[in-house]
Amino acid sequence: MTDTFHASKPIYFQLAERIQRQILRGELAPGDKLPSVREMGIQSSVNPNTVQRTYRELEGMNIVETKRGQGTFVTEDKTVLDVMRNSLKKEEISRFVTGMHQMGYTDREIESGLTDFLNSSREEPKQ
Amino acid sequence: MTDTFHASKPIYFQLAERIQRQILRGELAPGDKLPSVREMGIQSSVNPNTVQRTYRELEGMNIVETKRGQGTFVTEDKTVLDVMRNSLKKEEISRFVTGMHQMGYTDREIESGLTDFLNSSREEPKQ
Amino acid sequence: MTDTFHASKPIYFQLAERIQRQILRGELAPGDKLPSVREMGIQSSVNPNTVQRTYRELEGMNIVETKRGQGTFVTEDKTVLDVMRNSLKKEEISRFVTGMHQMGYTDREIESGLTDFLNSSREEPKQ
Amino acid sequence: MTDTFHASKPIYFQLAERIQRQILRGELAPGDKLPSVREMGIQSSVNPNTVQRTYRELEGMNIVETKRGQGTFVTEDKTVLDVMRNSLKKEEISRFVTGMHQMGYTDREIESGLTDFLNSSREEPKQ
DNA sequence: GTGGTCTAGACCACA
DNA sequence: GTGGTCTAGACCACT
Repeated sequence: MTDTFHASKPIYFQLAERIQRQILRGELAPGDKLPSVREMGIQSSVNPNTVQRTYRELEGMNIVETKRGQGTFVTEDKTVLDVMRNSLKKEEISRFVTGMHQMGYTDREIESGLTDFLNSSREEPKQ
Repeated sequence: MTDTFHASKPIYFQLAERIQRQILRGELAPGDKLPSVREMGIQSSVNPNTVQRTYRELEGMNIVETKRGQGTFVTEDKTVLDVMRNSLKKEEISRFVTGMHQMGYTDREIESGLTDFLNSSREEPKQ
Repeated sequence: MTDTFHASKPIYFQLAERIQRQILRGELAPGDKLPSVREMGIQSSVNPNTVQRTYRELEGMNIVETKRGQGTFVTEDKTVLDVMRNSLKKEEISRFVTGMHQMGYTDREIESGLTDFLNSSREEPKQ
Repeated sequence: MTDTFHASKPIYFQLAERIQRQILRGELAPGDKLPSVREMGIQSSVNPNTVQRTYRELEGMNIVETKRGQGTFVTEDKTVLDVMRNSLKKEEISRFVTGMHQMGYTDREIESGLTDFLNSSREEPKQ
């Protein structure tokens, strides 16, 4: 279990990111029920209110639908999931590029470095 | 200060990475003296023995040189620094790509995503 | 002071509606600072957390901007305010029509009744 | 049950309005017997004297008739009911328009808004 | 059971 | 001072 949180960003935000990743990886499929706020609270050792805040945020992004008295479910709207997939991709890339810039790498170095890496890993697919 | 360490990898390894980054960023220039093991131990709230181990690793990579009785210094050998620069780049890229793969992104998505990102950030460099 | 809340809808929601109305009426102009969450909490005899929830909702609608350490301010974006003006108008009309339907009035009765009322009040503008 | 009263207007008045609405909606048909003052007092958790006052007002408007020893009945006079229907309509409209004016909407906005709303709800009657 | 709201009170970051 | 987060615990509405 990866149930630790960084101190920098709010827990509800990190929890939301984590759930988005689970959906992208297919660990949570469209229509799946998320753990109840109380259960997730225990799993993540976080207050149920914080979990609820997370679910509310995800609902605001239309990534999740909540049905009163039933639970919270991953949306079945493929469009929304596609949008999420793309925005998360952009976020990750932005984070990566920012880090590389901080270490002094130029755009050209990053781009050629990535191309080289992908090519070489394609030639020797195993390890 | 970024003085926290992840639990996954050994501290000495993370410390070494951090110092390499400082060199890449220019915060530590070739010929600069590193803090003493004791001082670095305090700064990073880490055991001096761990710092010692870090310096030893860096010396093995020819990134730093230890002069008995004087301290530890960043190498002035540009070749070594260049090698380090490239191997660290590759490491970072590898880490990034692995993460993206875990989230289900394909090589093509990563490559085009990066290209798009760099292009768009070039058009609107600030804000 | 109209500081009472109905039991049917959540307080944070009613508070948000009230603030929107104040903006529409011009009691709160674009750029104006809202009372701090604590002060508003006292004014409305509501918990500061509830006020914050209200402000967060309003921010989500781009009706309000919050500046950390400074306060919460009515947006100066006229477009957003216009959108709000229109959506609130539609809401009010919907509420009115629903009520009239419940009392058995037909669309035609409502429409002609309104026209008649407006015409007669135009002829005798006072009282 | 909608058995709450606002603080602004007298309870007997609000009770009278509520009964008028019930008649308009057909929940109370011409000739129907109203609950006894005692019973209505319990139903609405209001003092029987207040109910008495309500019935007296309604009788003054010829909306109900009291038959000694039998009870209070909705009038069968269609004309009176029609008048009531119209005056209540006007009241509701007046209340609505006043509210809209307070929020800064012009007569034109109200009128066109209503027309638009009715048209759009006619096209998509459900949902 | 489920989620939703609200309170009270604590601690943090920003300015 | 400001808003933002988090917790603990209570009560509600829906099923």
